[in-house]
Amino acid sequence: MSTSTNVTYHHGDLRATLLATAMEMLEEGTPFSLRALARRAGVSQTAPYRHFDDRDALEAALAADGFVDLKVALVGDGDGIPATVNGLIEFAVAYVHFALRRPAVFRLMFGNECTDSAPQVIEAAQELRDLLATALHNLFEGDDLDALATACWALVHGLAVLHLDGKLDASDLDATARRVRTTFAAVLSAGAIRATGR
Amino acid sequence: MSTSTNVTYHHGDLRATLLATAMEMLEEGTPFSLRALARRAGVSQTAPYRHFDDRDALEAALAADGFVDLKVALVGDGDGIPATVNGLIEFAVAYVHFALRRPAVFRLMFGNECTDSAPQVIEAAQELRDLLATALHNLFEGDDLDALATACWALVHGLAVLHLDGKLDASDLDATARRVRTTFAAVLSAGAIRATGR
DNA sequence: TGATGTATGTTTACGTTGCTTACATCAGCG
DNA sequence: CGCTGATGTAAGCAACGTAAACATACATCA
Repeated sequence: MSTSTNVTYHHGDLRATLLATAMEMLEEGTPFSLRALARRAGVSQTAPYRHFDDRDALEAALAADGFVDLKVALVGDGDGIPATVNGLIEFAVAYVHFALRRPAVFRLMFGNECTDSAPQVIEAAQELRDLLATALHNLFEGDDLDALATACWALVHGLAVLHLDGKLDASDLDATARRVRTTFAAVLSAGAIRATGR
Repeated sequence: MSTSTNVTYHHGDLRATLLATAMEMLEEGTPFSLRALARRAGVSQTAPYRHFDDRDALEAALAADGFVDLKVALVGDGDGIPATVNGLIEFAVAYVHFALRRPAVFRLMFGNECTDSAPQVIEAAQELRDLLATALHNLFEGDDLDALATACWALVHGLAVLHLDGKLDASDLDATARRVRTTFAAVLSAGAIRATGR
C-alpha cells in the first residue's frame, strides 16, 4: 500500500469489465461505440485496444458470451433437452423470447457475416444446431432427421428474425409466444399438412 | 444551346441515378456510405440530401426497390404463383438464392428494424406474406393455413438468413439449393414427421 | 423581355467514429 | 536502485453523417 487510493493505474480486470459494460449498453439499447464504452468504463478511449484487436474482436467476444447465455436460456444449467413435442415448442418460444429480450446481442450473434476470424462464434452456432439435432433424435424417428433439425432451426430462427425486424408484430410478448406455438404446431402436427394439388 | 457543354449544373434525374448507383455499390459489395455514393455519382457530398431526408430514407427506398426485385425473382412478370408442391419449393430456392446473390440489399430489406418512417417497407413485406398465403391456399386445405403461411415464410427466411450469415455453409449455390429442397421436403412431406415421444 | 420564386446542387463546417502512433506509468526481478 | 515488459494515456488521422449558408438553373408571369 504505497498509496492510500485503491484505484490503481492498472485496472485489474479491464477485459471483463469491458465485456460486462458493453453487454449492459447493448441491452439498454445505447448506441454502441468503443468510445462510449470506454467512457462508461472510466478508461481512456484506447484502453480497450489493449484487450481487443479491434471492434470486430470485441463483438466476437460479446457474441460468444451471447451464445452461452442463449444456451442457458434454452436448456438451463442442466441438460434441459426437451423430451416432448411440447417441450420442443417451448424451446422455440424461449429462443424467440431471447431474441426479443436481447435484440442487440442477438443481432451480434447472428447478424454478422461471421468470418473465420471468429471461429468461436461458428462453433457456438454449430453447438446450437447439434443441440436441436439431439433433441429431435430423442423425439422423432426417420431418415431425414438432420434435415428436420435444419428445418426446425431455420423455422425458429426465421420466426425470431422476422419478429425482431418488425416483419411480424412483436409488440406483445404473450401474443408472440402464442404465434410461435401455433406456427410450430401447424408444422409439427402431420395431420395439418395435406396436399390438395399434385 | 447557350453553352456547348451538355453537363448542366443541374443533374436532371439525380434521385434515380443515386438509387441505381447505390444499388450497384450494394451489389458489388462496396462499403456503402453517402459520401462514396455521391462521389461515384459525380456530385457533391450533400447533394443526396435534396432527395432523401437522411441515410435511413435512402435505405428505405433501396429496400422498397429490393422488395420489387424479390417479387419479380419469385413470381416473374406474370403471376407465377406456384401451383404444385415442387413449385412451392422452387419458390423457396429462389428466395434463398436472391438473398445470397444480393446480400446487402437483402439485409437492407430485412435487417433494419423497420420503423414507421418506412411504411412502404412494411407494406412490401406484408405483400410477400400474402403471396405465400395465396399460394398455400391454392395448394393445401386445413384450418391453420395462415399459421402454415407464417411457418413457410419463417422457414424459408430462416434458411436464407442462416446461409447469409454463415451459420449454414453457402459456398456452393447448388448445394444450397439442394439443402433448401431437402429441408422443405422434410417438413412438407407429412410422412416424414412421426412423433415417438408423447 | 425581364423580374422573381422554387427546386436543386455546392461549399464549408461541426461533431463523432474506428484506429494508429508516441509516450507515461506500473509491477516484478536483477 | 534500475531495467523490462505489460498496460494505461494523450494526441491525432481520415472518414462518416449531417446541417447551414450560398449559388445556379428553370418556370412563371408581368
